[in-house]
Amino acid sequence: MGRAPCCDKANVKKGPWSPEEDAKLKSYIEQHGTGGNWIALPQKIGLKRCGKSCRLRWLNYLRPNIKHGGFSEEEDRIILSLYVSIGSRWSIIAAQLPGRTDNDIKNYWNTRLKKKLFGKQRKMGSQKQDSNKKEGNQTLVMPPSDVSVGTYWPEPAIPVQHAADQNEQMDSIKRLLFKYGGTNYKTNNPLLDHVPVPCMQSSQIFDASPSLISPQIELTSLSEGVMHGLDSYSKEIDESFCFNQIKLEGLEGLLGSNSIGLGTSDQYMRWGCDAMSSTMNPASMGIQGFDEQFNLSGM
DNA sequence: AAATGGTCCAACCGCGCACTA
DNA sequence: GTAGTGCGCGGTTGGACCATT
Repeated sequence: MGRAPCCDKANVKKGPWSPEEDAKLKSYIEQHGTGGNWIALPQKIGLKRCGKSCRLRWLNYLRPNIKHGGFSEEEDRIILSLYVSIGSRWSIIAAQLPGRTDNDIKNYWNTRLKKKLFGKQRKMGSQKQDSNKKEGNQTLVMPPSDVSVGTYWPEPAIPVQHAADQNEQMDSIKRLLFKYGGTNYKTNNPLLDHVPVPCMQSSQIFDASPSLISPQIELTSLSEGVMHGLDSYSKEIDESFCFNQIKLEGLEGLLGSNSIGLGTSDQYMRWGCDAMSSTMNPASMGIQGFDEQFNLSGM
């Protein structure tokens, strides 16, 4: 026995929305609201669409003040900072960008931002190399001629962290996840089980506090360290930034010697948290260094 | 001009969570 | 306590469009 379908698949229209359908949906919601029930909405309006499809259409395109395309550098930075910190939590990232939808940001990241940022840093010998050279104003860092395929360059930059900075950064991560992660933020970030964050209901989390991302956030060589130190760098950046044990392997070079402990779970957790604090905190990423590292200003 | 390959994005799908009876 | 239901999310896909050969 499987899950009951949300609608009668045989009697719903799929594919692109027509202007008439858009008009119907928009007009109805503007007058009556969603009524708290998306599943019932299409029947009320007389649309042969799945309720989920209606919801998606409204949220992504018909809702007032939606922006499409034309991402600014500031928006790029926010997306990057949050992605580094929390991963592919697009809805959370979208919440920091007024007028942007999670779908929009997700598409932007997958199709453009990721390539722009990491195309230039792929290891030598990859097929992407040629196409990366076409990426206009990106600066390619060429390795020494004797670097073998599979070797990364330049040498990993090891961020120097002071204890106070680490505490500050850890607090920042906690605040971020606490505010946006909800009760299930740990699902995607097993390392964070170790982080003592109080449990709250979602309704409490989305308070009226200002944007998480300050234009004045400070930068270190965090992103550089993460980028160059990753063992699995030939894979997509998603894997590089994910927070599970396997994917974190290879980051050792980024951390102080006393932070590395992959032998036991305790050590591992400590290692993971240190890794988080020293390399994955948006608050530790400054605009200037970030720009230099990723050549964002020329994007 | 046609064929081919790559890019982009709107939309769909399936799953997990929250809520409710 | 639990089964049913709707919502929201992230991942994936299909196809239109564009660039290159």
